[in-house]
Amino acid sequence: MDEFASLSGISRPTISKYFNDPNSVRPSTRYRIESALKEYDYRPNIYAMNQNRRLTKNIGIVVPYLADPFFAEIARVIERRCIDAGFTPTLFSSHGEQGQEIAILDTLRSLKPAGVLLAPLGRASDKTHIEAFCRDVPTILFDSNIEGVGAAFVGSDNFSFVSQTVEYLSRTGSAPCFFEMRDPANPNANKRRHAYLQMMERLGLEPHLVKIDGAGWGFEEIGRAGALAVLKKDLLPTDTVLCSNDRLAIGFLSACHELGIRVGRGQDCTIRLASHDDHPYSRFTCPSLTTAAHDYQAVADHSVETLFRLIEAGGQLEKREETQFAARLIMRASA
Amino acid sequence: MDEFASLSGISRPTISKYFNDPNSVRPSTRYRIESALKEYDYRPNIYAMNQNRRLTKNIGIVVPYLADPFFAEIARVIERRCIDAGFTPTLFSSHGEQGQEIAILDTLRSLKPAGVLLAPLGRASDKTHIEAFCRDVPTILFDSNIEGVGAAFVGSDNFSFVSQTVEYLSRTGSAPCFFEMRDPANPNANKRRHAYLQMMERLGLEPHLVKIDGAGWGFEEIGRAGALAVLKKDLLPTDTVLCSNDRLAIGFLSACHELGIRVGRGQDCTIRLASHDDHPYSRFTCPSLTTAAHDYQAVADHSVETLFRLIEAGGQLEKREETQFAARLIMRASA
DNA sequence: ATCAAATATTTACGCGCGTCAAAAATATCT
DNA sequence: AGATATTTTTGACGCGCGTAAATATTTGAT
Repeated sequence: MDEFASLSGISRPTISKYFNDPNSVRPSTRYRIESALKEYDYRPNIYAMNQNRRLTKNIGIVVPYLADPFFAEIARVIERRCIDAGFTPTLFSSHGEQGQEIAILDTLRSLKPAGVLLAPLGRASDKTHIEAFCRDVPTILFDSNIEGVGAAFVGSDNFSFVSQTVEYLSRTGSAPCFFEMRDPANPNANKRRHAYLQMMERLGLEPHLVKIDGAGWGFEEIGRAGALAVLKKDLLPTDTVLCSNDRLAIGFLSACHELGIRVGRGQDCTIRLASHDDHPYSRFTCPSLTTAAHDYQAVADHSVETLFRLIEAGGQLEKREETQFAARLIMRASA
Repeated sequence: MDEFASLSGISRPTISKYFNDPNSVRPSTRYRIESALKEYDYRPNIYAMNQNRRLTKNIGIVVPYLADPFFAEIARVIERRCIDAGFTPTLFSSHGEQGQEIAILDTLRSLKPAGVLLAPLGRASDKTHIEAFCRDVPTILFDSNIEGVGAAFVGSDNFSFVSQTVEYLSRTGSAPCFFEMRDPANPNANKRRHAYLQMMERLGLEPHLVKIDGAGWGFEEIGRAGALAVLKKDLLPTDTVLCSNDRLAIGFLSACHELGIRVGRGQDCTIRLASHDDHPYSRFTCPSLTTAAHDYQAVADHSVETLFRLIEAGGQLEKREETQFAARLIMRASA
């Protein structure tokens, strides 16, 4: 940097200031630095930069399972927003394992990030560990909430998802049963079950929960195996099924096809199937999936904006914020 | 570290050596350090650590499109292997954009990684830029090759994919046409087309290429739109279709369902469909997809092992290596 | 007990940059 | 033009650690 300073005819502290924030120097100075930059292609040593800065420009993004296109997609949007704001995002996936999530938070701690956007594993998370982490590092939770942990939570309003699908299915045909995992790892799943029960009661309809076995993040296979078991024994209480999420529904459709059961709202169909999330593949299933869509963009935008506010406020918000965005019903062929 | 050294009763250079490689100190010393570590939970400043080390313990993993579960999955396996070997992997996705890929390589350069595992965008890549990067940073290319660039390439043998599917389809029914994008972004796609033509010639069969329009990484939608166009105009030259990759096939299946065309090898089916990659979702499509599977684990393992060799050899291999793993035919319901 | 080899300690320097205070230069306004 | 506010320069210190050379200690085998 010393060398580049002499070459560009500007003092080193000013160069340093420029790299800290290009807008903090006079436009004419900035121009001189940037033209010199092109000529000599100097780049500061990030390790030396971050050593003394108490706040780096790093932002950690943690998702529970990156092989799920839903998280891949939301991570992409968030990443872009961070870059545009001049930060350096780093993406981590817990791969569905508590050990990984803990290891990531430990790594993140020593990266001294300006802030972290964390989508926790859910039930599998080590709450105590996450809580301790959030006390030390400005953190926004997204997708999956942990009560009272982190400076804010941004996600989707599960009641909005379920109320729309239940209402639609009931109005246009018969009322749905609710198809879900027996022990869902994700807190959203529990909220969706409650929302289903609440909605059915409100509509004066009898609720039916169909709980299937299985653990882990291979939801499609769990849904397929569960559906096969239920369908073979003819245990489905209704001809309309509402899956807790699209990945289960994808497995359900697979099972139906295997058994020669037609799904959809046509006259030759015996089952109507709907679901939640608007998974990137849900429009390519056969039949395409009627579902309630997350407002991806809104969740991503608001998460990032809240984090920036948090960072500017010095890592502390007045009080913990919770924001939940409504779903949008997407009618396709399956129901 | 000074403080921790006094507290643990061990000199600072020895502590430093321990963190550099825990096995480089005597077992008794290591034990004393690690018990002190638990008591005082000191953690070294990674920025200060990496500043003077000529070789960091970082490894960069770059994939072209993380929302594609294929890359998400292979990235997961590679990540794990790196962690187990004591490295700190960082995952990047180019998100299908040349600008992103260049930006990632620039970032990576200043991270001074011990090595990089790079799956290039393919045709959209800035070859000159990647070449320059590979000269400075020990890099292994995987999935998608760029002739002569990087210390080695590890991927799948496209001929092995196509020869098996073509042979199987021809033997068990009629010969397939080849369904692909007109201007594929990925070099593997071109190799697959050549392999198809070669195989058909070898079998004495007439080849048919069905080229569809579309650009970008939304292969499912491209496949769906392309299939709709072809099917509606009844332009399909054969009743057996071989898609260049599974994502196109997923779109093709969607189009068939929309048009009421049954796919599979049953008597009520009018089209047989097969494909390549063994995409994580290909077993859940309706019908499930007959495909040729990558040896994920082998590609991941060999990529990582080659990189470790490269790192230990000081960033230079005797000569550029190219390794391609054979595919495994997976027979499912679609053909 | 003796000695060579392996390992640990002492001492000291430097990496590349952040940051501070005081002085100098420049811009902005009346 | 002068006065004030803003920005830049000068000079200097320290961050937390890697690393090197010389010295001291421990280890393992004779």
